[in-house]
Order: sequence, then structure tokens, then C-alpha cells
Amino acid sequence: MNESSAPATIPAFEERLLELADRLPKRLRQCAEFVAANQDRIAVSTVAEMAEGAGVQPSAFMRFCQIMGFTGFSEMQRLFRDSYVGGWPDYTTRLDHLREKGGETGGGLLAEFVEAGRASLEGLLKTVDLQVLDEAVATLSFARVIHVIGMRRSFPVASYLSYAFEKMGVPAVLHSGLGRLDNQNAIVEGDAVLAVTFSPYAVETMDLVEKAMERQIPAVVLTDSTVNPLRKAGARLLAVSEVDFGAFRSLSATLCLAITLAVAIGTRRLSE
Amino acid sequence: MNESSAPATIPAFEERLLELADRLPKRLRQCAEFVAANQDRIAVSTVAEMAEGAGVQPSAFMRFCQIMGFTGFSEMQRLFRDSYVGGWPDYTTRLDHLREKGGETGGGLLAEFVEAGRASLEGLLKTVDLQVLDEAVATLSFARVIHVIGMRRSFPVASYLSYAFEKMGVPAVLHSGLGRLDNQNAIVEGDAVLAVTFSPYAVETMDLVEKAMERQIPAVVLTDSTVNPLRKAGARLLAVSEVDFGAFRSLSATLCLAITLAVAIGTRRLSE
DNA sequence: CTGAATATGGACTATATATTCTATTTTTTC
DNA sequence: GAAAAAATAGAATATATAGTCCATATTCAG
Repeated sequence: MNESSAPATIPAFEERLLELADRLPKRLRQCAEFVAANQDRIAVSTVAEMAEGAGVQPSAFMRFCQIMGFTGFSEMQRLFRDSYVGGWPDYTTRLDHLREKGGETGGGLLAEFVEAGRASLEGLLKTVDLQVLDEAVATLSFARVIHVIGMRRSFPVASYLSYAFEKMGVPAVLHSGLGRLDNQNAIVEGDAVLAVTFSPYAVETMDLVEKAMERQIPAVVLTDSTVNPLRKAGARLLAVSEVDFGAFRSLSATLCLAITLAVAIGTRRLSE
Repeated sequence: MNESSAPATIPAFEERLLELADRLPKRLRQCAEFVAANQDRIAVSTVAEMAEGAGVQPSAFMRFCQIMGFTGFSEMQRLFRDSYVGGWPDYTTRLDHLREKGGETGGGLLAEFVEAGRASLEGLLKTVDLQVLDEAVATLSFARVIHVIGMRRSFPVASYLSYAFEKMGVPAVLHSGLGRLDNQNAIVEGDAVLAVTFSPYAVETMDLVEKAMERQIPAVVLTDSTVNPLRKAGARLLAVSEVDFGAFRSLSATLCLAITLAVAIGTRRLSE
């Protein structure tokens, strides 16, 4: 029974499990089988629960963890918890470290941002609600004109959407809030609003969407969580959670969802 | 603050969160916002971790749980652990699944764009020239004012850079080309130019950079290949190759490089 | 069948974590 | 601007849970 070192990834964990499977005594094999069939439970259960599930005593389960190479259940659980949250590290503290060290090279910083972007994209696949996405596409495809709005951090996204629509020949207007003009009156029946807004929500954006909704103009909102005041008003919410590094969101996932939305709308329009 | 009964489902939980969101004191609102943006973490984190994430004391987070209607954190966590049905397939499986079944619906498109974004980010790490990056950071850190320019597809990137600089207190001007004014005269000795441009290169951008270089104003150019007319003129070129899907580039890599540049400049300025 | 080796169950202990309490600060109200 | 109310931070406490140990049971070799 070599103890070696603990698996560092889930594939490595599975490897190990497979390798041990046959030469394990009864109770420990029960553990192995239960774990194999219920991997996901490890992250959210206690030893007692896992042991009960496997039909063994907690202490037997502990031995199983140790034979797998971990010091105990907690260490094994950490592997699954971390991989569940996509290894989202605490970027804020890491950035602080970078700041303190000061002389960090650009390469290290780049790696951090690439990692944040990658994690965001993966998270997007997991969390996006395809039904809402399709509904949003439908809503916006029928619009006479799409009014795009986004301030501050969301402005790059809004301008990219606007560029994409332009390129595909979809009628769209980018509301910039320039000079505090909100061009409310330009939004007429048959149009639709596509807003991009992240907490803290820009008042200009919230205002525009709210006023539009009051007039029965449909609205789609790209935002950071489904808990957004605009939901009460009846807007379709597309939630994207970005991993942020320090004070900066990567925007990768948001832009990705934005371009998907734009292209889907563009093609849908063409075919009708 | 009525205690009523605890939400029994996640939608009910969200409802409650939304309902409370505005009439919550500072710290508790921080909790609400963090929870809204990181719902999935609740199942696998401790109060201490959640509190740290939200930037509050554990006790504040406990109060938040109670106001949400639970007796404490454990009860709230149970809701999320129970509803964590698991079986969340990993990134690749999910991607394949979306590609196959997604087909014409939004899902298939999304999978393609996510993949394009991810590939771009990976490519970025491999191809970026760290030495040039560090030189670019040095050049721009010493500038009195950074003049940012980017048209069409590059405009979102330019505006994001401009936003990031603003947030970090780095003096920067976004040249939009609005009304065909190029504000050449605003660029004076001691300043620097940061241009974003992809083939086909916008004349406004090329003009601005060329004229600046003639006057010995240093320029950094974020572009798609090292064969760019501006190199001859002496600009520092940062090349990014984006993977594109259909007619659309993902921008992920470009934005990632842009934010790295911005943050590196911001921190460098602070430390000098 | 007997003795050695191994596996198991369950009680015990250590520790991590949730929860509560209170002094202090901040905000609100008059 | 002072008093009252509410909110907050941090220490103190309670509790749930992981981890250990050992007596007993089981398996295996000869």
C-alpha cells in the first residue's frame, strides 16, 4: 500500500482510484465504488455522510482517504471544492502581492490576466442559461431598431455590440449618454433595448431601461447576476460572472456572450 | 427587519435578495452583492471565506444570513448544497455537448466563440514578446499624458484602456475621431501614444501615430502582426493574434493584453 | 486448526467552524 | 448638535466535524 503523494487533479484522482480498485479490502472497496459513482458529492458532504452513503463507518472512509494519498478527508475534499469553483483564486490578494513586490515583470501579470480570462470563459459555459439566451435572440431579432447602452466598464462591450450590428446590417443605435442626453424619444414602439451593466449599476443605464420598460419596449440586459433590480421590471437578464483580478474584470466572458448574441441575431434576421 | 421564514428554493432565495437589496446597510449590502455574484461558492465555502470575499467580518455575514431568513450560515448553506445536484460535466464535455446539440440555437454558437476566445488567450501567452511588453510599459509609464486611439473594431479596446487608466488615476485621453477632429495639437512633448489597430488599418489611427512619431512622440501599437507599416516609423509593436470564428474576432486576447499593459503602467507609476 | 497479519467498528480527542455577545462606531432623528 | 437607534468589529463561546486510537473481528498461511 504505497502512500506516495496526493493526486493534484481530478483526472489524477480517477487514475489512482482505478489503479487501487481491485486490490482493496471489502469496506474500502465500498468507499471506492461510492466515490466513483458520486464524485460530486465529495465537495459538499461530510465524512459521516459519505461513509453512510458508502455503507461504512466514518473511520473506514478516513482510511480510504489516506490510502488514496491524502492526509485525510479535508485534503481530499479541498481538491473537489477547488475544482468546483473553477480554481477561482483570490485575485485581489494576489494583486496586492504584485503591488508590494513592485518589480514584478509584465509576464507574470499577463499570465494572471490570461488565467482570469480563461476561467471566466469556462464559467460562462457552465452558468449561461441557454433558454434565456434564445429568448433574448428572439426578442431582439424582431426589433425595428436595437438600442444599445452601456457605461464605464460596460461601454467597451456596448460599442463592440454596436460595431458588430453595424457590420451585419442590423439597425442599432449606441447610446453613449454623451452630454447627458438620453435620447429617450428616439426609442419608439417596435424597438428593443439591449443594455450592458455591472454592479455598481450606472444610473443612466438603469434609467433608460426602466423608462423603456414602462412603455412596453422589451429589454435584454447583460449583467453580472440574476439579482438585478431590472428583473423586477420584467427585463430579460443574461447573467455572466467574470473572474476579476484586483479591481478589473476581464470582460472576456461578457464579450463572448455579446458577440454570440449579436451573431445569432444577425443570422436570424437574415433568414426571416 | 422581519425574519419570516427561510427561502426554500434558489429562485425564492434570489427573489428575497432582490427584495432586500436596496434597503440594506453598507456591510450587509456588500454581502448581498458578493453572494449574488458568487452563488455557487456558498455550497463549498466557510463563513470566513465568504466574509473575506465580500470584504466584511464573519459576524456581519452571519447577520446577513439571518436577515435573509435563515437561522444561520449553515442553514443557508444547506439550501445550496442540496440543490447542488452535481454532475456538472467538465469544460470539454460541456463544450462538445453544446456543439453537437446546440446546432442552430444560441448554444452552438456560444461554444464556438468560447473556444475561439480560449484558444486566443492560450496563443497570447505563447506569442507575446515579453521584452517588448516591458519596454512598452516603460515608455508609457514615463508619459505625461497617454493618448489612446482605436477605431471600429479596436474602439472597444481603446475605450476599455481609457476606462482602466481613468480608474487608476493615470492621465489619459481617448481620441475618438469624433467629428473628424484629430486633436493633433493636444499631443505635446512628454506625452505618448497608445494605438490599437487591426488590418485593415483605420487611416485616422495611422495618421495620428505617424504624425506623433514625426514629432518624436513615442508610440506603442497594439496590432495583429509585426508586419505593420508603423514599425518602420519606429513604433513599438505589440502583436496579438486572435482566433476568429466566421467574420468576427473574439477580442479576448487583445483585451487581455490591453488590461495587462494598463495595470502594469498603473502600478509602475504608483511606485515611482 | 492455530497463530499471525490485516481489517474493522466505535469510542475518544483535537480542531475547524459557526454562532453569539458586547463594546465601539456610525448613522439617524429631533 | 446632542441623544437615540442601528450597525459594525472583534473577541469569546459553542458545536459540528475531522482525525486518532485501540480492542475486537476477520482473513489467510502453514
